[in-house]
Amino acid sequence: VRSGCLAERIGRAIRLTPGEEQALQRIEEQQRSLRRGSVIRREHGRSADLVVVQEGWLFSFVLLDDGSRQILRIHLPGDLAGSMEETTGTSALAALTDVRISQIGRAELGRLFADHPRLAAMLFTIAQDEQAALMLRMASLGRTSARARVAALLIDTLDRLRSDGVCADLSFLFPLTQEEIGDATGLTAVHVNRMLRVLAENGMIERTNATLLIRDEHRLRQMARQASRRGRIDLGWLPEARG
Amino acid sequence: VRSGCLAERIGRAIRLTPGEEQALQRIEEQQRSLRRGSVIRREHGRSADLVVVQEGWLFSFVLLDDGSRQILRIHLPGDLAGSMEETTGTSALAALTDVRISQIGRAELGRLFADHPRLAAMLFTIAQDEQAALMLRMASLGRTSARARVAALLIDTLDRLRSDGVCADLSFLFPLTQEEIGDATGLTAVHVNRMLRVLAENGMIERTNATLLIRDEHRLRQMARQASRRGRIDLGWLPEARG
DNA sequence: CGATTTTTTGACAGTATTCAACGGGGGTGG
DNA sequence: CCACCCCCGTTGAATACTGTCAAAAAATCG
Repeated sequence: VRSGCLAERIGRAIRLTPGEEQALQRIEEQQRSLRRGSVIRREHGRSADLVVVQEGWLFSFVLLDDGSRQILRIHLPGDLAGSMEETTGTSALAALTDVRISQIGRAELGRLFADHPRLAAMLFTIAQDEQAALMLRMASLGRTSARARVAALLIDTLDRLRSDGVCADLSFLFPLTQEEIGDATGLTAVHVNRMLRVLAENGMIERTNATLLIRDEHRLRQMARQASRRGRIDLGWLPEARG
Repeated sequence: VRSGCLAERIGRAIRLTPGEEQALQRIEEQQRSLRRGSVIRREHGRSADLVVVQEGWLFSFVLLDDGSRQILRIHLPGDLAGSMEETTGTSALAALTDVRISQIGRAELGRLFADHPRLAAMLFTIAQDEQAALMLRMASLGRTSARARVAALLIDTLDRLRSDGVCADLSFLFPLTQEEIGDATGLTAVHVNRMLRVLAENGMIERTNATLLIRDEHRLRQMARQASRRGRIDLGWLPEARG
């Protein structure tokens, strides 16, 4: 039996006990497929707490009363998406591409906290990592120019694809429409188009359809003005494994 | 012995067992005082994981390479600040007023996850709630006008002060300088000044020194264009208390 | 009281949005 | 297989919004 993306990701960080491995397997075994554009709504409080992306890209977003949308985060395979949407009812998830996900129900989550404290602590850590990413994106939105925000989105995506070993070279499929890029960066689609053109004209990127080629990573990164995120995540505090 | 703000807050949500109460008390008993303007840095990975605000206001922020600052979140008494700063090394904390805090070290946190799964789940939930707030602020930064962002900051602060019962009426002390408001909303101090004037001229607020009076809460809230945050937090999934 | 920070205001520059129009590509139904 | 349509991308011009620079008044601190 193949292990799920979450088990794989946690397994990369710590050495799982057989009991832990089994618990994760049980959680991830039920998977669901969704087509691009599908929205995973919270149905008035009766749905899953956590979503694990197995394959494809998701994004979480908030709708404002005037209908405008803010994309909060793009979720790649192995990510814990919707880590809080369902407990607090703030945002929703939608599929950027065709996706395969597994959902962790509330009851299962409670059992995990009771039976496997170390896994619970790992989930806590992963959620914290997501939050850190959110914070960096917030700084990008609040304090950088349109060019920088678009560049930051591309660089961030590159880095995350890389860390999964999915993307060997500097060319990858980027399935966001310019409208979606705008919703992620807080810009209009029109202005996103202009900024992409600027990046292309300066030789930093090259675009053909949905494929993106990073031509000058260093300058693109410089333009992104990202606050640095030094160091590995500290896992020294995790409790002993049980079971 | 008086209980700390965190114990009080958790105790408001669930009925604590004596063991849990004692564990929280042990965590919060060591308190530290800081003067306005002090910065709590992570010292290359050797500091506390979590900070509980006991008294006064804090804020967490990110610095960009050009020196500009984005304030991510204002923390009021009872809040769990720095929930991830220290595990991921992204942001730092600073004191908006003179403050009293307690710090939860990594070892203590690990012990808590091992011994008190229900408290661990509560911390997880509180952190998720913080993240939800972050998401709403992100939508505010990305998708609303300068006026709306300033209004949203004020309304959010009002709501949070209220939920703690600190602020009976619509007038309260607001210790942020306009520069700090700007760093929180992604604006320049000059423009913050203009927006505050607009709000005051429209009869929504009144300012005298550091005291803020909300004159027309309804219209101010409307101007803030906040994405709604329906419903209470779901706690039905928490595991059994142990100890 | 003097020094420093914060607030306030005006004029101007720069950035992003809005509005409008057009071209291209992919999918659908005939 | 083709025509059509709709969505997406592209571009230009005008407008609105926010930032920058500079200077002075007010408040705060010691």
